[in-house]
Amino acid sequence: MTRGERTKQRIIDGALRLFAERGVDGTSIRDIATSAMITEPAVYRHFRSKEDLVWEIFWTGYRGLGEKLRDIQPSGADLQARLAAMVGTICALFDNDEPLFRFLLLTQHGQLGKITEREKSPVQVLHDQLAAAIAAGALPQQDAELATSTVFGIVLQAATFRVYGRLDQPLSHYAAPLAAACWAALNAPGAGVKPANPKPKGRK
Amino acid sequence: MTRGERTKQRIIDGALRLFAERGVDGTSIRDIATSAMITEPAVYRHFRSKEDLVWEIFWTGYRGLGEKLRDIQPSGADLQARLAAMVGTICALFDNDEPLFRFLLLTQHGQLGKITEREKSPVQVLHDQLAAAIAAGALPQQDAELATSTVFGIVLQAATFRVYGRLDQPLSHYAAPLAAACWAALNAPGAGVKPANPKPKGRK
Amino acid sequence: MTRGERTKQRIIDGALRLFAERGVDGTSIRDIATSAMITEPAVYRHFRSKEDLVWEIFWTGYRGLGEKLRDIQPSGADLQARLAAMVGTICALFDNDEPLFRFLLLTQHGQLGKITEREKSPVQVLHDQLAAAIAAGALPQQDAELATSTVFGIVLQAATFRVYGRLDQPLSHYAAPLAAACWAALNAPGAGVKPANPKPKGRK
Amino acid sequence: MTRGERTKQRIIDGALRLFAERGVDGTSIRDIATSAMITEPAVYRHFRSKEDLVWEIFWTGYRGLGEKLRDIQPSGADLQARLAAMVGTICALFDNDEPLFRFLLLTQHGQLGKITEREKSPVQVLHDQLAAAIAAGALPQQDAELATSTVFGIVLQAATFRVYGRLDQPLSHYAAPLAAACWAALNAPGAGVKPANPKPKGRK
DNA sequence: AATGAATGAGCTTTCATTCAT
DNA sequence: TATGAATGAAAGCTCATTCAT
Repeated sequence: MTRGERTKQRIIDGALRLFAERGVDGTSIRDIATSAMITEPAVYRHFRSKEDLVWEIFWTGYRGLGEKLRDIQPSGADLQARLAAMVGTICALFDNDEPLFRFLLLTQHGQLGKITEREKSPVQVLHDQLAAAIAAGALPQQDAELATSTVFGIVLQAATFRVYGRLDQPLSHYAAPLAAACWAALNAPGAGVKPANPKPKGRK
Repeated sequence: MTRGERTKQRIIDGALRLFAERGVDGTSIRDIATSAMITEPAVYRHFRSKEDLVWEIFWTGYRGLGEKLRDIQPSGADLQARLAAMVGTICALFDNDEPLFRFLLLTQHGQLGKITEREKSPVQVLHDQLAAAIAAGALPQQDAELATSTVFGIVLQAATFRVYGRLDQPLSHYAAPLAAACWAALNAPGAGVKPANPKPKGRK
Repeated sequence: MTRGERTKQRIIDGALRLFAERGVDGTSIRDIATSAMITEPAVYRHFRSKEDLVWEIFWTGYRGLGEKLRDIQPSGADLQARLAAMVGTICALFDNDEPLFRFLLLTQHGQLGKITEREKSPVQVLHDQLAAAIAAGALPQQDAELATSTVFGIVLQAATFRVYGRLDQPLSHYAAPLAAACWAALNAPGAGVKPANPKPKGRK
Repeated sequence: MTRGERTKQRIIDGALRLFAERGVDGTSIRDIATSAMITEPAVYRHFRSKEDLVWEIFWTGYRGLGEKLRDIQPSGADLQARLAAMVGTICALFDNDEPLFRFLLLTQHGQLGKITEREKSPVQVLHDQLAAAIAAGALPQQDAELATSTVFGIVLQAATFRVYGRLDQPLSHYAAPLAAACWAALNAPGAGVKPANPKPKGRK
C-alpha cells in the first residue's frame, strides 16, 4: 500500500465516520481533511470534488454489499436458509462497520438516484432472488417488489432502532428472529396485491 | 385565520416541500422565504431560528401522527384489526401529504434525538400497544421493541420504495398486504430473542 | 440617492480604480469590498456575481461613451469638425476618469465578445459615421472598418502612452494634433485596400 | 536541441496559446503544464516562478521584435520605405504567430513597467528613428513620442480589430494602406503640439 | 529530469442571522 | 408586519509553490 493509498483510506474512513455523525451536508471538506490529518487541498488530490468523494465511497460499499449478497449460496440451497444468511450478512455489516452501514443504507442522500448499474445493488440482488422464488412457486404469489421491500424494511428498521438506542444488543444478536419475521412475512396469507391497473404488477 | 397565520402556513408548506426535495441542510432560509413569497427576515417573525422551524414542523407532525395512531380503536378491539387500521393510517398520510411523510419518517435529520415527550411519538404508541398485547398473551412472547421495529420497517420501507419508484401505486393500494405481512411477522414462530444479558430486554 | 445606491456607487468607483491598477483578474471581491468600506457578502447584495459586476460596469460605461459620440453634431456638420469633437470627447473622458477609460478601452478582458447590442458601442458609432462619409464621397474610397480602426488606434495608443508615462500632459492637450493625424490618415492617398476575396471588402 | 530545450519550448508555446485565450491571470501553472504534457513541478525545472516565466517569454519576444525593427534598412534608406517595412514586419508577426503577438502587444499585463533596457524595445526603436527624422527635417516638427504612438496605434488597433473579427483578412493584407495611413498621419499639417510647460517635450 | 503528494493562502460564493427603517 | 442592507462565519475549490523520491 503506497502512501497515497494510505491517505485515501484515511480520508474514506474519516468521511464515513463524520457522515454517520453529522450527515453528508453537515460534513465539510475541512472536517474530512482534519480527520485524515491532512489539509483541505490534499483531499482534492484523491477526489475530484466532494460529490465525487461521496459517490465513490457510496458506490464502492453499496456494490460491495450487493456482491456479498449475490455470493451467498449461489442458489441451489434452500431459500429460507439463504434468506437467513442474507439477513445475517447485513447484520454483520452493521456490527463490523456501523458508519459504512449507516451511510449506505440509512441516510437519505441523493446517491440512489445516480445508480446506473442497477443490477449490482443489494436491493436488486434480493429482488431477483425473491422474484425467481415466486415464479418457481417456492413462495406464494405476490408482488416481488413489495416482498423485497418487506425484507429490507424489517432489517433496516432494526438497525435504525439500534442506532437510536431502542435496541441495545449488537444487531447480529437479533439476526435469527429477524430472519424468522422475514420468512413469515413472505409466506403470509393475504400478501398478494390486487393489481390496480390493466398491467398487473405481479407478473410484469 | 389571520394574515400572520396564513403566512406561517405558507412557510411550513414550502419548507416541507423543499425538505423533501433537497433535505433540510440543502434548503436555505432564502429558499424557504422565496417559496412563501416573503423576504428572509420575515421568516424570523414566525420562527426564532432555522433549528426552531425544523423542530416545530417536525414535532407538530410527528406528535400529530402519534395521536392519530393512539386514537385508533382506543384499545379493546381486535388487535389484528387495530394493526391494519394503523398501517392504513400511515399509508394514507403518505398519499395525502408525501412531503410531510418523508420529512417525518424517512429523512434522517437529528430530530428524533431531541424528543423529550417520548410517549407521544408514533413509535412509542405502537410499542406500548404491542408490549401490552405480548404481556396479555395476544401475541407470542418476543421483544416488543423488535416487534415495533418490524411493523414500522415493513411500512416505511414500502414508502421508501414508492419514493424511489420501485412501487408505482399509491401506498394505500398496498395497505392490506402490508398489514398481512406485519401480522404474520409478529406471529412468526421463532420471533423470540434469547436475552443476551442478565437484564432481559422484554421487561425493562 | 438612497443608501443602497450610494453603496453601489462606492463599489463601482472602487472596482474601477482597482481594475485599472491590477486588472480584473488581479482584483478580488474582498479588495472591492474593502475599497467600498463594506464586507464581501454585501457586494453580492448589489451584483449577482463578479462576472455580473464586471459586465455591468463595462457595458454602462461603454454604451455611455457610444451615446456621447452619437450625440456629437447629429450629422449635418462638417465631418472634420465632427471627428475632432469625437477625439476631444474621448480625450476628455481619459482626463476626467482615467480608471473608467482604462477599463473600457485599454484593458483586454472578455467583455467585448459579450456585446449583443453592437450598434450602441462607440466603435460601431464611429464606424457608421465613417461608412456614411465614404459612401457619400466625403472621404476617399476605403475599407470603413480599417478607417475606424485607424482613428481609434491613434487616440487609444496615445492614451496608452500617457498611462505608461511616455506622454506627460493631459490627453486633451494632444487632442488637436491627434485629430489632425486622424484626418490625414483618413485622406491618405493609397488608403484603399485591394479586396482579396470575391466579396470585395469596401462595398459590403 | 536537447530534450530539456524541447520541453521548454513546449511550455512556451503552450503558455502563449493559453495567454492569448484566457490571459495571464486566467492561466494556471497546471494549465501550462498540461498543455506541455508534463506535471506542474516540471515547469519549475525551467522557470523559477510564474512571474519569471511570463517575463522571460515577454522580454525574449519583445526584444526580438525590437531587434528585427532595428535591422530594417539600418538607416540611410528612404524613411517612407523603412516605415512601410516596419509596418509589414509587425503585420507579418501577427500572421505568423498570433498568440505571441497578442501577448506582446495587445494584452495589458504589467510587463512594460519592468523593462530596464528600454532601448531594445520596439517602441523605443521606432521612436529613435522618428525623432532622428524629425530632427533631420525629414518629417515636420512634432512630438516624437506622439508620432511613435500614432504609428503603433494604427497598426495595433488593426490587429485588435482582426482579433475581434472586425477585419477578416490576414493582417498583411492591410499592410500597404496601414503604412500609407501612418505616413499621412506623420506628415499631417497641424501635427505639432504646442508645448504646455517650460520644458518643451521635443527636446528633452 | 520528472513525479506524486502535500501545503498555505486565497478565491468566489452562500449561509443564518441582525438591525435600522 | 415586513423590508433593504449588512455581517461574521464558513463553504467548496484553485492557486503557486515545495519536497521527498
